[in-house]
Amino acid sequence: MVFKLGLAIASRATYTSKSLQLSRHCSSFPKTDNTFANGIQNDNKSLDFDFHHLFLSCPNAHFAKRLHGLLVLTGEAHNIFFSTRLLNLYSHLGDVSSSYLAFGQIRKKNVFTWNSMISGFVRNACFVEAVDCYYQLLGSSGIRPDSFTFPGVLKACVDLNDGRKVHCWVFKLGFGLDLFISASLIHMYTRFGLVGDARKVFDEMPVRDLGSWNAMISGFSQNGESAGALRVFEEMKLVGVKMDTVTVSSVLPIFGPLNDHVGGMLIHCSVVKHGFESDVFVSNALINMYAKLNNLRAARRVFDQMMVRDLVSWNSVIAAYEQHFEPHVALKLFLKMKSIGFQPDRLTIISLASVAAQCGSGHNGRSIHGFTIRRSWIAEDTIIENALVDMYAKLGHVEPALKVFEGMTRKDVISWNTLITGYAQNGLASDAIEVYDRMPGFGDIVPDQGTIVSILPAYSHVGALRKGMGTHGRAIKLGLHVDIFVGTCLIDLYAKCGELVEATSLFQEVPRRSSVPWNAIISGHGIHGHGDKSLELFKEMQDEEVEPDFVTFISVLSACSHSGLVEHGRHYFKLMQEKYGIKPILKHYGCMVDLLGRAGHLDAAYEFIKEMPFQPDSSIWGALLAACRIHGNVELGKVASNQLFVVDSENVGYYVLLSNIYANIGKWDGVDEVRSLANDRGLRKTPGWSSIEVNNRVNVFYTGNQSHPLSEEVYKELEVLLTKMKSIGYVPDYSFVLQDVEEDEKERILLSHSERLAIAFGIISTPHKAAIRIFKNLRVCGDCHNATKFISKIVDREIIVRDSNRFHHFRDGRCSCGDYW
DNA sequence: ATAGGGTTAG
Repeated sequence: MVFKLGLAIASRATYTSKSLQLSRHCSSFPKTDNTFANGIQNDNKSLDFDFHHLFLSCPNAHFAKRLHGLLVLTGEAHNIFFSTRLLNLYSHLGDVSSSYLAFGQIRKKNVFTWNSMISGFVRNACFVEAVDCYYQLLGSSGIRPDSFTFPGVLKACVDLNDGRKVHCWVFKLGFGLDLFISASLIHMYTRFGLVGDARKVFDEMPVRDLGSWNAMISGFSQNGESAGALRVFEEMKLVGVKMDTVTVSSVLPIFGPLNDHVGGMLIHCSVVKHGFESDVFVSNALINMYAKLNNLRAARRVFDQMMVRDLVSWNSVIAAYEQHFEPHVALKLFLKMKSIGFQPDRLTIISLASVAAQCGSGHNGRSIHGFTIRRSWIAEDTIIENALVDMYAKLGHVEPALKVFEGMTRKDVISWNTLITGYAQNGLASDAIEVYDRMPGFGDIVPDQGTIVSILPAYSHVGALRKGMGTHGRAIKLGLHVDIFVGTCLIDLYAKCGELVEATSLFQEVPRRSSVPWNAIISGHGIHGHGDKSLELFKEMQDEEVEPDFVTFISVLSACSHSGLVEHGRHYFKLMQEKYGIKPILKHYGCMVDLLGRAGHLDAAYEFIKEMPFQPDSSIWGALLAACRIHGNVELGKVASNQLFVVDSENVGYYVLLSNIYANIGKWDGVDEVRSLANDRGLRKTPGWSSIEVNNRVNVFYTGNQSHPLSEEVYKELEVLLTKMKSIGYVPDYSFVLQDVEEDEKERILLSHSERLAIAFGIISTPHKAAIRIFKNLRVCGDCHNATKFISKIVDREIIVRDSNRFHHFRDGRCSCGDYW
């Protein structure tokens, strides 16, 4: 029975890829091995072979070699008919070199031979060789290419010049009207992005068959011209050409980019109507379409209903889950895929790299890297290497990311963007800036939207307003400033550098139908302590019917917490769930704990943590601990730190906070205890630093550091200021000094806090009355905050301090935060 | 004996 099936496939004749595909899917293939072997065995005695039959049932390259031997043995090797079939057989079985060897042995080649060789090369993706073969054919006397030659050659053209030359020959030999060739020409031109030339070929066709329509549709869709593809598709339906599975799999990819749910589903309906679901290409395209339309369930349903799945099906469904941040489902599917015998390919690996990053699994990440090395995909596949750089960066492993990047032979814009983003997202803004400055900016590597949105947050992070403005100019030159993401990053930059007015005016210019720019401007006002303005903007957003997302509520809630708007915060936390159906994530809870804690509702904050639906992490307990520091609650502070020393025992910040609480009430044994705890764990305090941009140069000051060229003058200035400050009522608050030392010493310690060094430097190195902008990596110290108020009055300057939390705008002896932060 | 147009990505 099975045997008959094998023969039936074979007897429908010819080694078209379709029949081979079918026979590969036929799990009973080994039986036909026997057919072949028996055929040889039986006929060997009489030396009378049915070569026809043997060709048709030859199962693999090994038997092809035996067949080859038999041909030689029986003197049939020079039969052009058989030898051409032999080279064809080899190429179908994936053995191009044997195919080419057989080709070389044929002394008198005819067009069939040449055509077979060319298409054999193409089938095995040896495009350069195929084109070469075509040129040899042109050069051999007495033989002309025929209509069968061109489709293969056109597919092989990796160079546009070759493509155009072949097109000329097509004209010269009078094949301009051949349908197969026309479709191939259309395909060739669209491969080089020349949709116009393709369209010209298409328009000049007096008759069009389905193949040329399909070529035109896919030509548009693959060049990102979804609307164009849709137009051709509609046109085709209008003239009454019936679509087939190829049409369907060519149009399906456009509905994702067009965000056209209805259109996509309509096609899905006709797929069902025509029974196209059984086509693997069609189902795969459906999975991808639904994934891009964010309809993960529909994508999964298509996948589950498939009878036959191929590697693309698995890759598609894995990528779908990966892109919807369900790495564990993706991983499970991958294991399943492997267990039924599918080997991962490059696309699987690209998804898996992201899956590993999302799981935070460094172990998986390294195995993926190892796998690509074993397959020698590394150093030759830019996309995979970019994926690896991205993976390592997201895992927080910056050094391996850099190593992969440096080892790349072909870096493109995305490689650079990925590395810049990688540094920026790991808090290494200055490294990000360094990489950006190193970026060539010519050739193929021209900064694009991705570059701008990766570097701007780095500038925002260190408050490098001047450099950021330079990039703003570059974005305008590149015409990228109209882009909504670039615009949003610029809003964020100006807001984070204290230029709220500039940020607001940019916001007015940016298209605001999406929540993205709104989120930026809301949080911008929030960090400046203008909570009321943030809420006003949120109302405006609702009035304009812009759908808020989870980021919007992080902005809103943190704005509430910066301004002490407790009741508003509670209200919006509820609203977000009840009206907008947004499930709060850890960050929202963090904002709420911060909000309640800072406002002094410490017990409420603690209750809130206890009622959280998931495990609180260090950010939650950290918020509670910080609140305990402000309100001097030792008991709860200890509870919070005990949790913190478990979940994030490596972070010194929390040890410092707790010892701060003890120092505040003069409990020096507590301070000592915490310090020795930190010492035992080998932890050292994160050095605090502050920076100030003067004359387009960033000056960095570390606490107590005297290495700055002007540090002597800086300390002199601070001494002068201190006397003046004291005369108008400044009293140092020694509770911010963690060392149990004499008061003189404490005063000196406070004086050498990095923010004060930076401010004093600003005073002596910028023009009279110019505003001073300081950036501090940690939170500003309470005594420095108080001192800065006095300084702003004495020197009559605006002093803007941005710390890791928010802005402090000092003017005339007051701070914009109203001492609430 | 030889031929076209199809799905997935950083």
